[in-house]
Amino acid sequence: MIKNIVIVDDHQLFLDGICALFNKHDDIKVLLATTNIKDAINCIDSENPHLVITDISMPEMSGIELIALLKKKQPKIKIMVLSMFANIQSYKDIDAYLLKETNEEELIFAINEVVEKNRKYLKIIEDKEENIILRDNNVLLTTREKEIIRLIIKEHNTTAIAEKLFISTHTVMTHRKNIFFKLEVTNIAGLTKKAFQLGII
Amino acid sequence: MIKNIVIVDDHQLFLDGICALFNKHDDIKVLLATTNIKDAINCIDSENPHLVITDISMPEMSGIELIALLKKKQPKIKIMVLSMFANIQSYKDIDAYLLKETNEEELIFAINEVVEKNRKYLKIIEDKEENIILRDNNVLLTTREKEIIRLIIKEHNTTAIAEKLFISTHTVMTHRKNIFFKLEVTNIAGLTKKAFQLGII
DNA sequence: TAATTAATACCATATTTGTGGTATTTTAAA
DNA sequence: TTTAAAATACCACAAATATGGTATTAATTA
Repeated sequence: MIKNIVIVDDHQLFLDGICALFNKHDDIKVLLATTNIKDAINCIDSENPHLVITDISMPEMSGIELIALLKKKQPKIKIMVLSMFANIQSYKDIDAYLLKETNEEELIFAINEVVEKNRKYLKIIEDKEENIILRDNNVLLTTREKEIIRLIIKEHNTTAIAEKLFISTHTVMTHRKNIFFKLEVTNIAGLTKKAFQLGII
Repeated sequence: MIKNIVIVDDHQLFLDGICALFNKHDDIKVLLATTNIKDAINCIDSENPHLVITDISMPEMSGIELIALLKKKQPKIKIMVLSMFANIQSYKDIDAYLLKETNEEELIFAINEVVEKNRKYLKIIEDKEENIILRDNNVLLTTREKEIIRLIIKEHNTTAIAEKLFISTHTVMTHRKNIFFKLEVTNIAGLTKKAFQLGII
């Protein structure tokens, strides 16, 4: 069985590499490997691939949003996430989850598991010390919250953010509280980490 | 001219990909592509490659430390950094600096520039908004400082860190101050970002 | 051995954060 | 159009951070 794959990742070199790698496998056909999410969505719509490989952290659109969108359009499509990080907030729509530390063998194995055998392959390390727990609740921040999170990470404090957005400091604090609750963090260190992992920044 | 290259990166898949990519180029010979820094150092010592490709952020040893070590041992060796981030603290020992968003063409071009033409190829985006400025001063944190930075990023507060390390909160605050000064940040958001970028965490 | 760096400790204080609420208006979706 | 979600604003207060010092004791290196 030939598996048709679309790859979306923000690193061109990663795309080049993974294409070169898949080239060696006759049963895998890369329909498109791109950094452009819109191109990817168009291709997925028209070509109907078996599998989409993507990352969670991407600048334009969060991987989570992309996945939700794709699964909504084509529920049968398989999604593989190749991420830098070992924790995800929502694995609802994800069929395979691998770290970028993975190797060729595991990658090919996971593709077969997901596409041919209709199984899931989720490689997630539950880090007890950091208390990273998987949850099935979608962490979807509002646009305003993302705006604020970006400013926090740019080392702006509450008053600076309030001035920049022409809103009250109280409002900023409220958003902050909501963000903290949604991302399950208790301070800015945790927030910054999560933002990195989710590709918000 | 055949260029002998050693690649060190913490992502196996990246290594696989880049090897597959270099395979197409007859003038490039990958002596070793590994996630293990010690193996890399051994190979570099014995094989004397033209170029070492590495990342700044790696778990075991910081890329900066690795580069400093290599250049000390073999001053003639060329160093290419392939990083996720567009800012570096020290470019003293680095001959080429590319983002992982780069493509095959640029990568090959940069290798030729550095190895054959003895030039530098530093692709650094100076982000004015974030005020990222290149500096030639080595940012080298002490082991204690690194210990503390890791705890801060794990969302520990000053008292918790003091208790964990059996030292006074004052001491923790002093380390904190020194870290902030060295990394040129003003709060934990900046600290966390820098730690990510430098691969401390 | 002299000099330097690393690690430690302490003080003071203004500013900022984090946490606990409540509540209104605007926007978007069902 | 009714309902729900998003964005807004306000209050209070303890806890923690950031910033400005000074200073002593290892440990390491020139």
